[in-house]
Amino acid sequence: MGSTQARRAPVMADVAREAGVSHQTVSRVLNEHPNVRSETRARVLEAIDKLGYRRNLVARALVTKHSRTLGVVSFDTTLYGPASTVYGIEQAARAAGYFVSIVSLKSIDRSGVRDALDYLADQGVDGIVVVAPQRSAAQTLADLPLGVPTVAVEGGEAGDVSVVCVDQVEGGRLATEHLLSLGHETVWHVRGPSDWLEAEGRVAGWRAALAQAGRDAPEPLAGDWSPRSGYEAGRSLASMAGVSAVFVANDQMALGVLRAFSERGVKVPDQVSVVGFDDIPESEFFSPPLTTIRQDFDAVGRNSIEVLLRQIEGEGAQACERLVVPPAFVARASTARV
Amino acid sequence: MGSTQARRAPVMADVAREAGVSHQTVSRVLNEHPNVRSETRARVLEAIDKLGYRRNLVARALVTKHSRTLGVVSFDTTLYGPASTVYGIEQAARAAGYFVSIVSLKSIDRSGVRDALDYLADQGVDGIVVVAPQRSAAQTLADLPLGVPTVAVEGGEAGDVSVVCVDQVEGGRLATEHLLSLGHETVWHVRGPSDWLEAEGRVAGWRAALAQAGRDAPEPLAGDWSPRSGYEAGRSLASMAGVSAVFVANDQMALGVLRAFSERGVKVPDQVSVVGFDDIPESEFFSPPLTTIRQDFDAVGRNSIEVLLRQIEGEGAQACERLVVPPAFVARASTARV
DNA sequence: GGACCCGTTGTTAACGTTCACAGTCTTCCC
DNA sequence: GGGAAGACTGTGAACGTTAACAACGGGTCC
Repeated sequence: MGSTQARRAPVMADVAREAGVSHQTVSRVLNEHPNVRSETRARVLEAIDKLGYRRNLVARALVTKHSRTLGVVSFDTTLYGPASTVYGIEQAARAAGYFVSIVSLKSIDRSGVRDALDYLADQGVDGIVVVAPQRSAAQTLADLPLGVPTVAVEGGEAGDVSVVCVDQVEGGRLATEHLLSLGHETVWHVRGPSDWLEAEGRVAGWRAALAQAGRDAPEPLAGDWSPRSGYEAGRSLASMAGVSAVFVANDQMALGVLRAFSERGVKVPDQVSVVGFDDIPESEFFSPPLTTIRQDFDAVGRNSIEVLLRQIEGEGAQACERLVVPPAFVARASTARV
Repeated sequence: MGSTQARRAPVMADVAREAGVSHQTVSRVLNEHPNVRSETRARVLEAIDKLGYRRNLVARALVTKHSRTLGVVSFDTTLYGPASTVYGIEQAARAAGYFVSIVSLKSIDRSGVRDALDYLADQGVDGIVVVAPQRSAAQTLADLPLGVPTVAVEGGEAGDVSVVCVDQVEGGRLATEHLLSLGHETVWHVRGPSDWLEAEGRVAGWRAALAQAGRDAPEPLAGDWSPRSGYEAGRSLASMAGVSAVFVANDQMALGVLRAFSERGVKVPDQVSVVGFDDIPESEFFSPPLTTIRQDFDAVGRNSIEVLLRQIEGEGAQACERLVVPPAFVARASTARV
């Protein structure tokens, strides 16, 4: 032993020795402390370079109690919405110098969210973003004694926690008003699963717009966001009389609806107008190209990190914020005047 | 100050005092060391429970030199393929008791990948999965003096690093052979960007199948995976004579192709047969439902974690593995006999 | 009955950083 | 020239865990 042992990675003390200073001075250089003579700084930097030194962030985290890591809890990141949101979060976090540790849940039940949060807290994250579009997740979040700053994305009206979300109600309203403005007597709705806050919001917006126009709201058809459920809803709608306008709660289901209509020979938009929600990249190339409501997932991700960092860096008692991102109407070819 | 200070989180020493043992015994209980009297263990567990103690993983990582965190580098996790792969990776990693820290790149250039790897290495990850479908990324990986176990997903024939991938060539072959078997004279191809290994593989499979059948390969049309690029390729194809079968390198572009054909009044599959690649959830509900090649992203994710963990836990010089996941043919309604 | 082993527990020293404090050496002012 | 302020640097002690080793007690084997 001795001569041929693998050289272990250099530590601060090695740099200090090389540069002829104390380890503390090295630390100061690394942390950009102002009171270091520039000649000393240069010598230290040179030593760092020569030795290929890299600071050990784990040791640093131990003493500072800050890991510069943020946790993200999300549900099925395979879906376009969550995937885009997480993407935006990750970009913003990294730009701010934070790592992102992610937990992707298969199903969101109470204990699943709870476990994920514990798991992340154990890891020592400085803050957590929960993409919690479901009521149950939002509730779990509400009664959380968790000692870590947290923000919820699409988290409903949770009282104790900051929330960033898209104005779903407004989106539902925009879609419905557009259809009414084209002269449709009423608007049918294919909704998302009842546990989802986003689904509820869109339903609410749809109802509000109909009420405002003095129209009756037909019974909404239930879907689960999947193209298949949209397809089934579409088959039902195709067999019903008097359906001339449909607001579908997401673009994937809208695709299913279009497919069902196409099979039954129902022409869109000649016989029925269809509006979707999300504006996924595919929507523009559906047959026909889908009129829809765009959600700015990127902005949601960015904003949630901003809010979270304010909470982390501002420390102490912070009023919990609520930030709402507006949706945008995107006109394409799946809607027409009666 | 003084009396009302926030009680700091309990540490091992607190538990030890409470249970009347040494902190080392607490550590042994936590690490399931066999030589602890069961009565002692019970007392310790009780103390842990009473105090609500949680082990500080940062301190643990400092001394063990293992963070139980894996890094994932990916490109645009907004796309279905990468998103699904990352999802599979995350599930498998968490099941194995590892955290997942993710870096999602906007563009994959050499320095971007390099930076991401450095960034993760700094954080002290135990291993890294690089979802590197692009040639440039794969190359960066090849000449990497990185001291951390690494596996590449879709990483080409990189010599020095383990690779897990779907057999793209076989996929291209399956698609093409299917079309030939329906009696088509030849098969056109809308390919992915030339820097992508997946695109190359599919082209190669397509060429191989045509060659084997003794047919000439027409010039492939270039796309960039987006529906729009497929749409443009579709318009070109629609204006050409003698096109009866098209293999499109992914489902999103296939959607664009279908849209273009539909606009030009070209009937699918009556006049032209179309095969896609990926089997995204939407494909089944395209008009017409898309015949395609399914990639098992989940298996890719799981396998990459398995390979990585073998490398981490097996320690030392390990032959670098190469694991190929077979694609599957999915018959739907976008192809027909001539 | 002594040597030895093994199960169980405790003691002390790392791990690599930052923090708190104590120097030392200028500089500048009266 | 004395003193104080401020710039710069070093020393020692945390942070909370695991690793290494020592110590103790009781059994087994000759």
